[in-house]
Amino acid sequence: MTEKKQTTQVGRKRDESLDDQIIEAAIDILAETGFDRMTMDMVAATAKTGKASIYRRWSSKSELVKDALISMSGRSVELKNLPDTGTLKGDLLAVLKPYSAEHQQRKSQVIRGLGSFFTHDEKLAEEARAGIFGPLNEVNLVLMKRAQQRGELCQDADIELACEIILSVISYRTQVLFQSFDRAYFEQVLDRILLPALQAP
Amino acid sequence: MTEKKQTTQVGRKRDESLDDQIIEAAIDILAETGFDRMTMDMVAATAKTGKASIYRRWSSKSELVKDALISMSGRSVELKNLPDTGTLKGDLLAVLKPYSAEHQQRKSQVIRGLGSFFTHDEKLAEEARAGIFGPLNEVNLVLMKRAQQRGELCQDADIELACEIILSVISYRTQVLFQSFDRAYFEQVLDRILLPALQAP
DNA sequence: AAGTTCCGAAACTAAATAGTTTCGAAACAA
DNA sequence: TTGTTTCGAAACTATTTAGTTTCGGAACTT
Repeated sequence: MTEKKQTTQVGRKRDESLDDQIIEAAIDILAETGFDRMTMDMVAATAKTGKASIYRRWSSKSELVKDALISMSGRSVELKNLPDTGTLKGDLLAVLKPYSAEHQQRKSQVIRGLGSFFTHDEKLAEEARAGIFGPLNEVNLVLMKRAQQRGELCQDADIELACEIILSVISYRTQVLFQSFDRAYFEQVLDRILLPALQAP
Repeated sequence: MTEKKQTTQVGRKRDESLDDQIIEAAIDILAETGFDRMTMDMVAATAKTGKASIYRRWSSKSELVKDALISMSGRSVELKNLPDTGTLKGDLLAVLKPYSAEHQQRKSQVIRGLGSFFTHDEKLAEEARAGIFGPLNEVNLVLMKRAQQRGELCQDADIELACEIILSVISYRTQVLFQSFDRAYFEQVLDRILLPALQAP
């Protein structure tokens, strides 16, 4: 990673597009079968390659999954071009909106099937967690701060905690209750709990 | 289960206390190593018995773990003798209080290490989930309804959702962030988010 | 005493799969 | 052309462990 190939390498060049094919395959398998039942043979078959080519790129199943999760999550949130609907609720909902229902569904499926991944390697798990929830949390924080500045929220509202609660309910719905985190539920959380709390005197 | 031994059985009697020893051992192993790394040999060794005696009682590792989880969780909450401190916050905190810090810590450890258990068998997972969170949710609901009736909360407060959020933050803190769900954090959630929301006009 | 069931220890079976190695073919540089 | 690296496929190694079976002995009923 740190050292670029300074001496032009001899031999056949590595097919960079294969990286994406493997990542894509890994996400598909994760969504369909979950982490525990995902085998490297499945990934290789889906990516139409061999296991050797996977292990040439990633040192272990966990490393591959970590990168797959980060790749998947990075696509979901744009830190540029934040929505600006005029209301915090509108902004928060708009963050989820532009991504297709299938995409959201697939992402939920993947997170739900993560199973033991989080307990395999604490360091990897932390990186993955940051990759999955980090960008979304970042965006939510920015949106809330903006709302606070324009007076929509109380000045001393605990917006960090509110953001953590959003991640909590997403995680609980998808990983524990095995229910989808859909717009209706998010609206309920906002209308009945978070917004009243953040606007309270 | 449904049929009691009507004809007095001949032969050596099954040692009922061994059931508890095995459950206890399973909880210990779960707390120390998590579900994935827990082996039946470990459980047998810790319970000072043999695997045969375990499989005579439970048909699989998952069934044993399910019962262990339910047993562990059932001990934490008393549906009788609910606290009555006069305030909802006091009541909610009091539910967690009487159990020793080590007990709470151990319980958090177990839940944190559950890993792939939830994805092994959907039906078992649902039973376990209900066993773990059900009693606590029940108690929280009762406490909130009581508070609502005495006018401490708004009449149309969404207390079911509030209870679900409590479970969400417990789950997220312990399973995803790997942080303890301690009194200070719970107080923050109550003071800054839940209570203001439930008391809002 | 006889027959039955449980006990715990140990050996065993069976299956799954992460990770490695091998191989012939293809791509590329010099 | 020569040497190097990647490619995909397949065989292979090594490990782990859930679940079964066996066995000598103890506890219990009749």
